[in-house]
Amino acid sequence: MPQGESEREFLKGYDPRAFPPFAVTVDMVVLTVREGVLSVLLVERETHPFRGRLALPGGFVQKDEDLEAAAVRRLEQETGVRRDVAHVEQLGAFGDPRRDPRMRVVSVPYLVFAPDLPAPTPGTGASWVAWVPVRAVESDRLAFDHAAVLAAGVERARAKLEYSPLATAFCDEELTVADLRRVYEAVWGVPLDPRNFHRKTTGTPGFLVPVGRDSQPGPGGGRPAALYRRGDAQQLHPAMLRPH
Amino acid sequence: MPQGESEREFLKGYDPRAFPPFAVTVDMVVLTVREGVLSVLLVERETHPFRGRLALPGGFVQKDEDLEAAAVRRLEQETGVRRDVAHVEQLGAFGDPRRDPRMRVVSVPYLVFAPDLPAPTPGTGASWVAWVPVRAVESDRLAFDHAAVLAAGVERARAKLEYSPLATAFCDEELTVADLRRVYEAVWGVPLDPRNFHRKTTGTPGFLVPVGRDSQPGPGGGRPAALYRRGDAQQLHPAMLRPH
DNA sequence: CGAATAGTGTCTCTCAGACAATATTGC
DNA sequence: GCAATATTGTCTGAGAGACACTATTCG
Repeated sequence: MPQGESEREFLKGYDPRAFPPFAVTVDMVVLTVREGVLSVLLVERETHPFRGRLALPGGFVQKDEDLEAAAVRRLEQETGVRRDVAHVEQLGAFGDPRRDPRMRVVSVPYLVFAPDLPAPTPGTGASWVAWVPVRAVESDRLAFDHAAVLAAGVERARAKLEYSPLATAFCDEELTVADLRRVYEAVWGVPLDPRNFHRKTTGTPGFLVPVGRDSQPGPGGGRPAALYRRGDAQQLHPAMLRPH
Repeated sequence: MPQGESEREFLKGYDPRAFPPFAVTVDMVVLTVREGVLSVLLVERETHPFRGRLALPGGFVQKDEDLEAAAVRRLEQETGVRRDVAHVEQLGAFGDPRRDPRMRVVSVPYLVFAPDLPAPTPGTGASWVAWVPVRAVESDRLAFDHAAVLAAGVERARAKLEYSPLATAFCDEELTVADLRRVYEAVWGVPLDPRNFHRKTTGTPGFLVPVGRDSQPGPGGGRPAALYRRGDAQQLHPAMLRPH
């Protein structure tokens, strides 16, 4: 190929009209189950735009930073949730031209399943951070398009619990069948039969591995429950289907 | 709030270090089933980078253009596939810092299910466009990270066919049960029992609606098949599960 | 002992997979 | 008739939901 043509073609790639400038942010939908209630981590914005409004934690992706690395960095910095105790997956891309009043921004939200952790401490860019029950979130008051992002995250979480063993990501390393059942009940918002749930979860290969010890009974008594760890299955066969 | 503080906070939002410049592209994983083979639409790039290499069709998102609108525009311009005959859904975001040698680019790929259409005509930015059987794609030779994007699209398609009625998006408006079965067989890559398949698809509410007419038998004879249209179900109950 | 929670067993119904049998076409 | 395709029916086994019953703790 002649050098001139190659160079011309290459420069053609740099036509500034072809590369409208965008900013890229990551936002996190961090979900947990606290006291039987599905909750999401929200921050209060301390800068414009939407100063003082509740929002999902997040921020701008840096020049040479991988998207997921940016999400994990923000997660640890801004909320104190450590990556190794949580499940992190990409939720998609939100890029409506008017979603940020400053400029054109595409947000790549990440969905995080975290065990019940101590209240996080506010970090950079947020003056306040807390777990808020998902059902108590006032969607109209969230910054940007975060109501839609949150809704997508919750729906993804509900679907994921059917076909993947990720419900265990909401629990501590050692868990009981009842712990797991409370996760399903909180995320799906429906009561489940403890007996059928026990049979299904312990009967699905690779879901739960018995530790060989029992948990301490709660106050008021009750038989101690066997402790389990996560198995190595990536998919559940058979699946845990939502009642329809 | 005092004007000065508000303005300072607002300007703070414009700190150039906080907004590293990105370009955003959309790429399309356009799938169809031709002669019983799952195929993807590929173009030959006529500009740098990766000039002469095969790639997914796509391009830069314009300043005030919605992501999905950009994808649909490119789809129609570059490949001749019309939006109203296809299913379009977002596939995620790919943003590795080194995925484009020119600059930092985040790509938002869209997955498209199209019926078997006449060979498309090359459009802007491509000197060649064709349907390529997915199994014949040489992954190493695709531009950018399009091998990973294609793999994600194919896997998403396989999963979608289980729980959604979208297999019909690969067929014409009027279809037979055998048409639909050939879609499942091509996408999943496994043969299915025609008798059980017939019972399941016609028995799942909202999947197929009988038209009341029969199709013409193919060459070599055979009983004419009843014609159906898509039903209005959004999810399949019960699902069409892949053999495992 | 009674209340509470954990775990097992049993029954019924749906559905998936295997495959026999029948129906309707072209040749 | 014969090959090819469509459609219905029948059987078996897995699994889901309902729920009786047993097991083990606290008070």
